[in-house]
Amino acid sequence: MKFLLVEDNKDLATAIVSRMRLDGHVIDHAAKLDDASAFVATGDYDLILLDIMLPDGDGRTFLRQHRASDFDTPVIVLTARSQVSDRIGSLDLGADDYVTKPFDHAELEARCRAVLRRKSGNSKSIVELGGVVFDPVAGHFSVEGRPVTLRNRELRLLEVFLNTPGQIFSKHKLADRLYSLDDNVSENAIEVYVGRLRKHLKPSRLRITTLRGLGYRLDQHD
Amino acid sequence: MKFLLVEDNKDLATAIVSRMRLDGHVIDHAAKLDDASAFVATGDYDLILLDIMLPDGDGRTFLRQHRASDFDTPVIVLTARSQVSDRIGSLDLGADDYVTKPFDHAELEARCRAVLRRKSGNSKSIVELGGVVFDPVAGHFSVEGRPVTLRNRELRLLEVFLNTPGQIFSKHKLADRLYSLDDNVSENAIEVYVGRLRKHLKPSRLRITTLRGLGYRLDQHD
DNA sequence: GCCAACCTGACACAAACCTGTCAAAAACGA
DNA sequence: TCGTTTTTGACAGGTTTGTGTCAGGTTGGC
Repeated sequence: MKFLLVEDNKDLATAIVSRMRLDGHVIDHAAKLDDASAFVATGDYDLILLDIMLPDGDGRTFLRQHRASDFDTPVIVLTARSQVSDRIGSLDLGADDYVTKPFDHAELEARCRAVLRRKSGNSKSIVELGGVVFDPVAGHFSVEGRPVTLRNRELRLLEVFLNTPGQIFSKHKLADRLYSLDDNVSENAIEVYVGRLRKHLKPSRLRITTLRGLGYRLDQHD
Repeated sequence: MKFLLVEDNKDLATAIVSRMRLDGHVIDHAAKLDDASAFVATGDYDLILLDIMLPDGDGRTFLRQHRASDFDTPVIVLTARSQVSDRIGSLDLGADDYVTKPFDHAELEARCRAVLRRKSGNSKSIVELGGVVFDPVAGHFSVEGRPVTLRNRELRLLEVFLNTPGQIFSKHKLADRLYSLDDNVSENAIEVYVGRLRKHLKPSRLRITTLRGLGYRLDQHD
């Protein structure tokens, strides 16, 4: 999962970033709205954590523009204000949830999970497909009933594929989702991980098809 | 919009029901879990408002069963408890949101709107024409039900034609769409690809007509 | 009948992809 | 803290295959 944090408070930002990294997520950090817009334009985020009060404007302006341009990336608003009216304002502007500061990190995580689960359509988190059972929350993965331990990156790659099976993902897109902007990996890294994941998926009925020049696709084979 | 309210507190229930009716929604009311299950089985709801503490059991049990049986009706949990752990529990069980009592009615409405807005955001772009089904996202292409694997360039060419069928595309225009400025290909390359695509389209009712000196056009032939 | 425009099978080549190996980095354990 | 184990991604060499050009054939307009 790849997040974008828009927050100007340096200390809070680094705290959230390190916690999210610990959970195995990729997270980029923007300190102001200008940067945030640039990040959103280039990266492909699963979730945006948005502070309302920022040095160069109100986060809600950003939120309105974001929705107006038809992005459906979920947004969780981080707000210090506690007035009900402000909260409603954010929700009506298209926020998917809000958290009032100061907040418990466990709660932020839970809300992230909940929002993400919603977005992926069905609200149950365990995915089952073609002889493969995958529990992204626990990080468990089993093929034909036999549990397999995947490494972090392999797991995340699988997660991307399982979220929308049948879709083509270009290597660039996969890199976007697996890595944050500042680590620039070669496209070969993706090839390597596709190869590794393929080995794990061998006994199952899932396979990753290569579409030359287009990318990769997860399909279910007979 | 049709809602179901599961709530045992009579006063609160009637308050919510009347407010929702005022907003123009249809809302049914169940006072216990047994009734709720019956309502869900028969009616077709857009949203469920679920109290956690009910006379005949915990609302979360209902929620778990609801999700297990693959219903994707969004659920907003109404809870009197404010402990972080309880809230997390509900979200992880598949609730789409929660509201802690006592709550402002405006806030409940805002959350309903937010949840419903999320659900209705799907857009598919599959094109179907003359016995040909084309899914650009999955890269699937089938003629008369039979799947055909197209190569990168063939796919892109087809995409151009299908976007505006019936229109004439000059070879120059097609080259513009398929190639970047700095690779300068001969016009013959286009002819080659039109030929290749024609082979694939043979069993369908689509054909690419040549218009000498003008270009090509995709049309449907009885 | 002639010329230009178009079609097409074959082919060479480069781009795209795969994979084993390895050093560096990160996570882990004591 | 330091040493050990695991994970990670770059690299290089090998393999595959999509691609555009070419050459020769076909078609159509005048």
